[in-house]
Amino acid sequence: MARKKVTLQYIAKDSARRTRFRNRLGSLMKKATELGTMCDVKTCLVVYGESEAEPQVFPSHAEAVDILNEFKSMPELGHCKKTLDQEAFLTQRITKLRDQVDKARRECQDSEIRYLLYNIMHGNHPGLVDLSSEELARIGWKVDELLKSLGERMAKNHVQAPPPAPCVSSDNIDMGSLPLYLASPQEEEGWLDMVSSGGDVGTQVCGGNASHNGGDMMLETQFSDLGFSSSPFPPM
Amino acid sequence: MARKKVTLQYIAKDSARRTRFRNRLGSLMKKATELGTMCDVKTCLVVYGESEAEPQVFPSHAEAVDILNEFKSMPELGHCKKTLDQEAFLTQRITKLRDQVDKARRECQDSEIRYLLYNIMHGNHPGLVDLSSEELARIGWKVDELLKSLGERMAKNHVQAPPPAPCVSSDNIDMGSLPLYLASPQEEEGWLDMVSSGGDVGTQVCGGNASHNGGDMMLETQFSDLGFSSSPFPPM
DNA sequence: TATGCTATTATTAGTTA
DNA sequence: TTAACTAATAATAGCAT
Repeated sequence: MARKKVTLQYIAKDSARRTRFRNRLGSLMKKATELGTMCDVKTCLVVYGESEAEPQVFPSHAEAVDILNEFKSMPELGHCKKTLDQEAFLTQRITKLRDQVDKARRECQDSEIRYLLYNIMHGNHPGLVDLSSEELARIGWKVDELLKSLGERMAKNHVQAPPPAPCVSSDNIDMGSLPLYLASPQEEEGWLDMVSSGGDVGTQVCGGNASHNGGDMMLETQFSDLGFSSSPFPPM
Repeated sequence: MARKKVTLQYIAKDSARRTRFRNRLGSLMKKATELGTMCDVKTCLVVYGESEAEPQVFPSHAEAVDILNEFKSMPELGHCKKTLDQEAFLTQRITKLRDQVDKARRECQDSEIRYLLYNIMHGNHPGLVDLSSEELARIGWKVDELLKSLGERMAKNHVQAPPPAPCVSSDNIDMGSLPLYLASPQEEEGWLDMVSSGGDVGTQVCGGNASHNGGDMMLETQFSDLGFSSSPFPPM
């Protein structure tokens, strides 16, 4: 793809092969992420070989196990599964337990972000200086995503922006239960629905890649003060 | 990535989302294939969502199950597996059986190509007119790959080319057991080793994507008569 | 809806540091 | 070895049909 049209074949040279493996694996994961984001699908990638003992797994080992368990229980494998009732019974139990663990873990991560947002809103991180770059990136990405969705939906539906919200003072961080500003009666969907449903995805609201399930909408004015109002964070 | 820099987010419009899903899934699979070919790694991709009942699986359902079983039996899940001895025992048996089936299937495919090569060498397909384009492509790709590897290794080691081989007359198609032409004593690897090991991959010779496990080396002069001597077949 | 086109962007092979 | 650069190829977003 560059400097020369490459002949798609095994790369004998050790260093060159490893270099390309790393580069292309990274690109592949990036593409998988993009597909997941744009189409709200769960994507799992397992690559191994390249003289590594453990396989490269995407998006993460736990999530991959999660997705693959779901895949494994697909009916298409029925002709094999019929003779494996015992194993199916056992794996099913494991699958459900793993699902629970994974779900809890994801909720925990989300809570972390919400907690940080809550603290920032109360000025506990003035200038955001005591946050790690990773935390900043995650927060910024989330907020940016919310703002973009909001702006687009506003333009699409010609809805006026909500008035500047008062600073949230409750100790309850559950922003999903915050009041519904300016949900105009002639609209089928309210502000929160817009974010939580991610457009017209359907019913799968709590899926792995769906990052549209937050409900922290009135942060715009808060964050414009902090320099978040436009797009300071890259989409990736 | 074209006409406009895209904002990496969920695509609300139904038709556009599906279109991009198809396109990008195809690209993703192509990239996965390329990675597998160039680095001799097994790659598995599972994507689902996009309102389809069944997930998109790559490279194929059977191969994916195969790869994922191997993945599932990785030691990293050990802390969960310790309490699951029964299930582990059962799945291990299944995994091994599936491995055997898969290995047999792969060997079968390889035998098909060898058989075709054998017939071509004996003039049973004059002009190659009665072969399907897919068969031609697979044969040509394999031969081309062998010739390229040979040429590179010759240049690298300054080894003289083997003399024109006599036409193979044996009924045995097992080209892996053909005589070793010009394996110079001062080299650690012989001609066959070069092809069967795919360079310096290590021990995993019979891997899924490794197409370097043939041993049909002296075909160069045979195929130069048939017009295969340079690169008539595209790498893909 | 699907297919084809193409202006752009994205990826990357080979190279240099 | 790993990182940065860059020329060139590959992927693709938005349209047209």
